[in-house]
Amino acid sequence: MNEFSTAVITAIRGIPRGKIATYKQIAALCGKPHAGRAVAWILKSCSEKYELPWHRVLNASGKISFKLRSHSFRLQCAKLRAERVAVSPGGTVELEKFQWRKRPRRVKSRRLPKMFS
DNA sequence: GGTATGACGGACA
DNA sequence: ATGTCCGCCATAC
Repeated sequence: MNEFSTAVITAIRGIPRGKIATYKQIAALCGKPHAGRAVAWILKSCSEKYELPWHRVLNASGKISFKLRSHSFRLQCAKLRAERVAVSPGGTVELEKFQWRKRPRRVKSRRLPKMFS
C-alpha cells in the first residue's frame, strides 16, 4: 500500500453519513485528480477489510456505478436511502444537495491592521 | 520489465 | 442521448 492508497482510505472514511463523494473528488483530495480509476480499484479491493463506507462514493455525474438491477446496485441504493440520501430509481443522486464539501480550514479570523482601513 | 483489468472521466461522433 | 475511444492510475500475474 502506497501513500496514495492509504490517503484514499482515510478520505473515504471521512465522508460523513448522509453525504456522498465522487471518485474524482476523492482522487483530487489525495493529490491525484486523474486517478479516479485507481480509487475505484482500491474501493473494490479494500472496502471489506477496511470497513469503508463504499456506498457513499458515486461517479462524477452522481450516479451509482453498478449495473442497474445488480445486487451491488440494490445494496448501494438501500444503504444510501438508509441514511436519508435520495436516490432516483435509476441510481442518481443530486450532487448539489448531497455531495460532501470538506469544511475549509477556518483560519483565526483577525482584523486587518488600521493601516489598511 | 510488459500486459491486462477495473465501481473512472472527458471528448467526440 | 448513447456508445466508443483514449488517457489516467494502482495492482495482479
